[in-house]
Parts: sequence; C-alpha cells; structure tokens
Amino acid sequence: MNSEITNDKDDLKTTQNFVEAFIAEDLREGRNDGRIHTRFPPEPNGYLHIGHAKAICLDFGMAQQYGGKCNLRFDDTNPTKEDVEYVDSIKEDIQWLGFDWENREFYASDYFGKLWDFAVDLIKRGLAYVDDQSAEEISNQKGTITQPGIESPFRSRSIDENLDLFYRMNEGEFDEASRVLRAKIDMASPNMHMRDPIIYRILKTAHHRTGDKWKVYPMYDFAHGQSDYFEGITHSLCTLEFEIHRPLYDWFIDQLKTDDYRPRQIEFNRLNLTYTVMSKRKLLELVRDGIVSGWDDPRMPTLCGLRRRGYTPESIKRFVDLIGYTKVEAINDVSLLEYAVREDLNKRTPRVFGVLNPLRVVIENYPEGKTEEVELINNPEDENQGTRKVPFCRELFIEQDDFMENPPSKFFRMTPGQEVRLKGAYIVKCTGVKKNSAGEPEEVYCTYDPETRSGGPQANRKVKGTLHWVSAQHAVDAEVRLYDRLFSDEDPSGHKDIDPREFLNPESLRVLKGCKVEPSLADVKPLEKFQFQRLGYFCADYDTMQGAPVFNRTVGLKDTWSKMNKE
RNA sequence: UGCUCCGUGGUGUAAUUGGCAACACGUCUGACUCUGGAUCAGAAGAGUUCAGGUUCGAGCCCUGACGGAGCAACCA
Repeated sequence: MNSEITNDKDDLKTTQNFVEAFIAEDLREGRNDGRIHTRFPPEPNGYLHIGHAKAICLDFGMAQQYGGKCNLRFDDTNPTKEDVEYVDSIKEDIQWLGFDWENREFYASDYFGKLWDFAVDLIKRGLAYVDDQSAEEISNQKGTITQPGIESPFRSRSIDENLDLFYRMNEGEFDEASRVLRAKIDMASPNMHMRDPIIYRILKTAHHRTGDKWKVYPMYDFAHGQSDYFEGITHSLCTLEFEIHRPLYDWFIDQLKTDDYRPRQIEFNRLNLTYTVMSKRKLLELVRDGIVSGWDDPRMPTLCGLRRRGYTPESIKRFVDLIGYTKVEAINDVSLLEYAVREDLNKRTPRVFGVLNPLRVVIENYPEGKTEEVELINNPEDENQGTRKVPFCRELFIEQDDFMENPPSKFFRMTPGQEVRLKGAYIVKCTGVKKNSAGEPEEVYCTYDPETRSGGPQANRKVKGTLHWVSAQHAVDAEVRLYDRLFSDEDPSGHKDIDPREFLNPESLRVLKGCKVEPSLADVKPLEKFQFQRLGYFCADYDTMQGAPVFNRTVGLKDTWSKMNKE
C-alpha cells in the first residue's frame, strides 16, 4: 500500500537517552516483574517552574512510553516550610501540562505511620539510636569532607532506652532540637550521608495534613526511598544532586525489602536556562521583594508565569524534548525555548492587526466618512481558521517605526515618495508629513490607488513593503506589556560573590498604553493567543476587561530588519 | 585535600556489539512571499579537554593528567 509514505520521519526517535536505556534494560531483564512505575515527588513549598516540567515530562513520559504508571506524591515531610496553597498550584500546573496521575495522589505524610514502624524496627535491630546532642555537637563529630567522623557517645545505648526515648520524643516530652533519631551506619564513610544520618527530628509545628498528630518528622532520606518502596515504584528519577544520596537510598531499601522487588534511583541533569534564575529560593526572593508582581509574573520561569506569558503546554513539552536528558550540567539557551513557542504559536494563532506605537495616517484622496470592509486571512498556516472582515477608512494608525522621513537604504516602509502596501487593503504613496514642535512626525499623508485593493486589477503590483494598520475610527484601545528577559546576564547566578539582582534588566517590562488594535479584539478572554502581524505573539492577560484588552507579548517574531540595524 | 559524577561545533544533544563525528537551535547566503514572519535551498563551524596505551581501526576500552560540578542543613 502506501509503504513509502512516512511523513513524520522527523518525529521518529532513533536514539534513546540514558534513562530510557536503563529502563529498557531493566524491562528486558524482567526486573520487578517487568513493571514500570514512576513518581513525580514535589515538595509543596513553592510553585513549579520549567525545571520541574522537565522532570514531569520524564516521570510521566517514561511511564506512558513503557505502559506503566506515574504517581503524584507530595514530599511533605517538613511542616515548617510547606503549605496547601502550593499543593493546589502544583496540581493545576501538572494538569495544565497535560499529565494525569488518575487516582494516585499520594503524600509522604500518608506513610508517617509506616515510617514510624520502620524506624522502630531499625531501633530494635540495633540500626538506629537516639542522640541527645545538639546540632552543633553532632556536626562537629561528623568530621569533614577529608576526615572521618567520630562516633556519638549515645551510639551504643540500649535498644530499650532508644525505644523509650523515641516514643517520648513523639509525645512532645522533649524540646525541638534536643534529640534526634539517627541511623547507625558508618561514621568513617567517605560519603558524608552515610555518617549516621539523622532520620527523625522533633518538630512541633502543625502539619498541613496530619495536624498535630506527630511531634517527630522523618527527614528526606528516610522518607523518599521508603515512600517509593511502599508505592511499588520501580524507577525513582531525580536530579543529579541526589546522586550522592543513592548509597543511603539503597541502604534503607536493603533494610526494608522482603523479596526481589526494589526501586532504582536514576539521576539526570537539571534544567538551567540562560538569562534567568531557577532555584526556588531565588524565585521566592523575587516575589517577596516585589521585583516581580508574583509567582505568575510573565517574566518568571514558573509554569504559571509561562502560562500567563502565553506559552502553551505543547511548546514547553517540545522544548523539553529538544534539550534531552544527560548527566552533564548544562545551561540551555532561552532562544531554544523561544523557538519552540514560536513554532507552536505559528501554527495555531490567528493573525490580527495591532499597532503598538500609533502614528496617524490620512489618505487624502479617500472619501471622508466612507468605510470599507476588508477581508483578511486569519492564518496562512491553517486555512481552517478562515477569514475575517476588518474596517478600513480614511484615517488609520500605523506603527511609528514604519515611517521615516529620511530613511536609510533598504527601508521598505512608509517614507515620502515611496509606495507601500497596507496589508489586505490598498497600495498607498506617502506624500508628506506634519511634525510637532519637537520635530517628531505627528501625522503622515498619503494617497491611495483604488485599483490596487486586494483582489483588484492592480493588486499584484510589486511594492517592497507591507504594513499592518488599524482604522482610527474603529480602533480599540489596548494596553500592551512588552516583556524581555529578567536578567541581562546569561548566567545571573553563576558569579561568585555577585548577587544575581545586580544583573536585573531594567527593560524587562515596558508597559504601553493607548495601543490601537483591530475591533475584533475588543472582547478577548484571558489567555487567548494571537499573532500581532509583523510584531510577535501576544496573549490576553488576566487583567483584561470587557472592551479594554490587556496583552502580554509572549515572544517577538524573528526580526531581520532590526537585526540588520544593530550592526 | 577525600569521595562521587561529568568533559563531543557558539549552545543543547546523537553516534547500535570500537568502523570515515550526526541532528536541532543559533549564525551567514540565496529563493519565494500582500507578515523584513513562515516556507524552501545552501554554507560556515568540532576531529570529540590533554598525554600515553590496547587495536588493522578509539568519541566509545585502559592509565595518568587537566578542567567543571556535587557532597560536611535537625532542607528537599
């Protein structure tokens, strides 16, 4: 039949990344009964950013690809930092990306009981002990990166005493920080994480889910791997900084396992983007200090920020697909993200006319009071999007940048004596300009050729430039927010001793009021996306009101003209 | 200084059991165009951090340097 037709050959993946290779191998060898089960484990202490999207795509993607499942599990073991506000936003963002954890919404706090039992079990087996020392004493005994630690004086107290103390810790009998439970492993290990790690600490803060039921809470290392185990996770995918934790992860699993099943931790590289910061702490500071308007400020690399900026889930997934997964610490160029969103928006957004910096044009030989309806194609990339009618009359607005009285060569726009096409309407010839006292153009005059209306007898006459325009009489006023990168340095947090905010880009937001857009845009709804022809992609902001649209610029169109002029 | 991980065009990634270093973004040409967009055609750009070794043959294996990152929170 149509054997030679493979129109999607570009999408056929011929290679697999190292994570896929590991998983494929495990499956081939029948480990864990040939199951694949992953999990996405956010801590509910902040909003998700595009780096999390990379993890989400891998966690859910691997499960999808190999016919497995992916759980959503909140890693909520530290009530002092976590909150339900974050739980809700995290769920919303994952759903927005298009992933589904079905009924598998779990919390590490679901396992506090089992974790407690496991800790008690370790104590009974002589593998854990209560340490009465202060944080400082414990830290001093821990040794350094080059020197082994020394054992705690409480390391060998009796099982009964340990049990008694541990129960009393949870009954609130002791102050926070007065005692901890530690695993008894090896104070001389070259891996600091194996030097009798703390596994439970006393915290008297109420937990957002378990209230004041518990006075002791497990540490990350004592909760994460075990939660994986309880859920039957087969592949625990995380970022590179947890590589050093893997021996400890495995140690706990060894103590827990009762048969051949065991989860495997695999670490991949984190996503870094040029011209931004990605750590939750730094993002939180930007919000807290009012440098941005909130977590969903369109300049933020958060998923809610990107959403508000006009990014689509597809473009983010495509970007993640393009950058891949390795073990190399990389810094990815935002221009690739911008490429991904342009590629997507080009296919899906309708074209419209919007004039950001209006300059009035009067067509002197066009009848006063006359209005024509001009038909325009909504999207040349997708004819299903049809056409629309746009009013045209004697007075219009064009872009200030599209007029120059004394232009350089290769300026194919409005300038005295030169013909230019008003897209979808007529070819006009500039006849003059009126300037204000400062010498700036205030009003431009031209004449039109009635024969050149699109579809008309002279319509195919060659002119070098085509401009977008809006009828002055019918234009809708809009606010437009032009966003640019938040930092002017490629790697703002990559400089020792320099605060990233030294590199804040003062032009990261420019608000334009009194922009003129075509009447079809009067009643746009938030998050509706458009291509403002010749300018870029824009997305209606949440601040949009009936008849008073507000647009965020997602990304500009490629602009070879402005590039030429930079040199 | 100890341990762990990592070093392939400007950037991000590929290279099946060792077999003439591939792709994407970016850059630069040109064509086409009622978006200086899109599309199409093409070009430049690395000899794989370095030095040895094994081999008929090494980006892939071995040794040693050099460079980068992570690890000493009662954070995750």
